[in-house]
Amino acid sequence: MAKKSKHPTESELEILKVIWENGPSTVRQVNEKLNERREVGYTTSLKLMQIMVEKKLLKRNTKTRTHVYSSAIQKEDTQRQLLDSLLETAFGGSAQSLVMQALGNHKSSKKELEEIRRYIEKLEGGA
Amino acid sequence: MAKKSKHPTESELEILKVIWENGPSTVRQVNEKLNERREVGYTTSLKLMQIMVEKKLLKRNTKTRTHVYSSAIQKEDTQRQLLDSLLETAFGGSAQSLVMQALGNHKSSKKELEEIRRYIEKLEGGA
DNA sequence: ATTTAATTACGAATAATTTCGTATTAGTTT
DNA sequence: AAACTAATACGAAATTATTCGTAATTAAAT
Repeated sequence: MAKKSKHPTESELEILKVIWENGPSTVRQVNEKLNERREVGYTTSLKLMQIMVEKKLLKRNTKTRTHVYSSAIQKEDTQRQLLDSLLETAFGGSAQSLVMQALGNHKSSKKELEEIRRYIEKLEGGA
Repeated sequence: MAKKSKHPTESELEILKVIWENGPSTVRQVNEKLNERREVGYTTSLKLMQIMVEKKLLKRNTKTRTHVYSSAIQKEDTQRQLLDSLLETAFGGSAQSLVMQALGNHKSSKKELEEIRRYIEKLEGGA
C-alpha cells in the first residue's frame, strides 16, 4: 500500500524544481539558482536540502567532499499529486473546469492548442 | 496597483470551499461540514473564520446574535490564482503539460471531453 | 605545517499556521 | 431573576516551516 506522503512545501518545491531542471546539483548550485529569484542564505538552502534527504525527497551522494543532491521523486508524480490536490481542494474534483480555466487564462499558442485537441481526440476515440 | 495577496492556507481553503458550496453560513454549519472529513474543534473553526475576516477572505454579518459568514472573494479568482501558482511552481509555466496531465489522470466522460474539445476549437478559431 | 577557504553539521531563533481552553456575553428556559 | 445554553472574544499553546549563526571538518594554498 502507498505511504501517506504529504506534499513538498513551497520551499522544497523551489529546490526540487531547480534539480529537475538542472539535474543533480550541489548546495551552492541550488542556492545560486534560488538567489536569482530571491535572497536566501547558503545555510538555509543547505538545511532545507538536508531535511529533504531525511524526508526522502532528495538523495545525496557523499562520496565527494562536496555532496551532490539529486531528486528522489519523479517530477511527473509530484505534478500529478499537486494537481490532484488542487483539483480536489479548489475545483471540487471537476477536471473540466480546471482545464478550461487553465486554457482560458493563459493564451496558448495555436500549436499547443492543436496538440491538446489531438490528445483529446485520442482520448475520445480510445474511451 | 494590485495588492500582494498571498494565497489562502489549506485550512482557509477548506472553509472557503464549504461556503462556496453552501452559501453564507454560521460557524456551526461550517464546523459540522468540516467534521464530516476530519475532527476539528468548534473554537478552532471560529478562530480561523475570525482571522479570515481580518484578512478579508470572509465577510460577516453581526446583526444577528449568531454571526453569518460569507465569502469575500470570488471562487473563480481564487481558482485562477492557485492554478497560476501551480502552473508556475510545478509545471514550469506550461499550460499544455498541466492540461494534458489533468486530462490523462482523471477519466473524464465523453461529454466532458467533447465540451473541452469544442472550447479549444473556439479558442483556435478566435486566436 | 599553518593558514585560508569552502563545506557540512547542528541547534536554535523566528515566523506562520493550526489548535483549543477559558472567559465573557447574550439569549432561553424554568 | 436564576440557571442554563450557545455563541463570540481572546490569549496562548502546539505544530510546522523557514531562516540563519556558529562550530566542526576537510581540502587547498602558501
